[in-house]
Amino acid sequence: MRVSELSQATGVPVPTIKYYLREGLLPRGETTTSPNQASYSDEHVTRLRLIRSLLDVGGLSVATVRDVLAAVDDPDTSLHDVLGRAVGTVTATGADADDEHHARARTRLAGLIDDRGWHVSPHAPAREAAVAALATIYRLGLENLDSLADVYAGAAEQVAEADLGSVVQVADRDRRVQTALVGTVVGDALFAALRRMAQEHTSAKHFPPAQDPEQR
Amino acid sequence: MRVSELSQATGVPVPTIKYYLREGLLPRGETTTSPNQASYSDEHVTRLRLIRSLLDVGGLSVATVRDVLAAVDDPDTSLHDVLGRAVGTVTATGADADDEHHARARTRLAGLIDDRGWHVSPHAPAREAAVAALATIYRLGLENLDSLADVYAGAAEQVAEADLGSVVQVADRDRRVQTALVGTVVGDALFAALRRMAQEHTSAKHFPPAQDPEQR
DNA sequence: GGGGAGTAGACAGCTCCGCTATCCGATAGC
DNA sequence: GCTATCGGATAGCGGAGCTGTCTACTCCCC
Repeated sequence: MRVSELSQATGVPVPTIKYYLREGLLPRGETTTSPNQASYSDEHVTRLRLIRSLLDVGGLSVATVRDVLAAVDDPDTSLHDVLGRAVGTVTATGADADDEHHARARTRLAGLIDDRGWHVSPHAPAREAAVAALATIYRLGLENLDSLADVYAGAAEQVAEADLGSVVQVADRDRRVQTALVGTVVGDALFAALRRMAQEHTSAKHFPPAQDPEQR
Repeated sequence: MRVSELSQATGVPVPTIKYYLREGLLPRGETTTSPNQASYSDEHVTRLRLIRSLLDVGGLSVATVRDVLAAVDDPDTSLHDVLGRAVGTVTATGADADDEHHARARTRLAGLIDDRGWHVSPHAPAREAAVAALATIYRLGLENLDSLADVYAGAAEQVAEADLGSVVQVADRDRRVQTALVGTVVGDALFAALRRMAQEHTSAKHFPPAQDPEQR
């Protein structure tokens, strides 16, 4: 399969494919016969689709996708590390992370993790992300959102159990990692959308719309 | 309060504040005495902090923040519409949304909503977002992730109930809208982080780490 | 075996986004 | 008056994510 066929099979323009090759998201095709005649396999098609999913639906950056996929390709990398890199995008604020609100958020999260009996690495990037979110709530003075964290944690636990259940079904290592990756990244988007719909439903249930005014 | 004090109170550089004024994220200060001597109030401080939260933690674009805040300021806009605009960021793919996978995803989502008894507007942007996420799963052939949607929907329902509970506590209209907005946008980030931690915990529970090899 | 289409690879350029820097005339406070 | 600062406008900058162009080569069809 040549690059134009790869393009046609995935809908990704040829120059973009070349760009991904350059950036190391997509491995080079096998250049068997001559140095300017590479051939691509079905794995390239799969990989390219995965890349577009992570970029478009998952909202990851090209650099993050590169790192995540490098981790996927390395058989020594644990599944947990792969996901850690995937979440690294949103995090990495780093700056001014040392005011009173952060301190409070850190304490709150530690208590929450303790209550739940969770075992979470102290260096997990998700910790910083959660602290940043909580600190934002405190900084804006929205105290009554604080209690939501407990509900979220319970729901997150259910979701995570289901996630793991789906992942362990998969025997093949590469496919399992891919399942976990997509489940996590695309799952975020799916859950957020479902949450929005559930909010609309719940809101309508408690405040019955008179006759759906269709105002805007 | 002049612009330099506003800057000092929020940590946002003066040129950036001017940029937000230009873009209409932040209302102009009152220009009482002379045309080049505006004064800013505490509301500007609050607003500016909100803007930074939506940009940094929520990951919204400047244009989206502008639209969302315009909706917040318009007393005729329903809370539901404000949130609809907030989610509009991730959505808006629009292109090539008509293959077999999308059709299947649409059917699946309709069934899920029906099973749950949800009442969701047919034009809700969250619908398209959810369809896009499901279609991605199908396109990648990760069939065993399909069943997760039901678990997610259940968890989303719990989260949404709690969200609404927090929002209805707030009496003041403006503050209530702001609570809902931040709760939704920052809540997405918080939930995602908690989910990641719960995944780590669940994974460790089912596959006890030998002695925490600390490999990478 | 000649010719046109296609290819790998390199490199420059383009558009958009989120700021940032500079300038201007006016004003505030001393 | 004098200087620092202000509001407002305009231009520029740096990174991200492609896109376009060029060159040397090779494939396939005639």
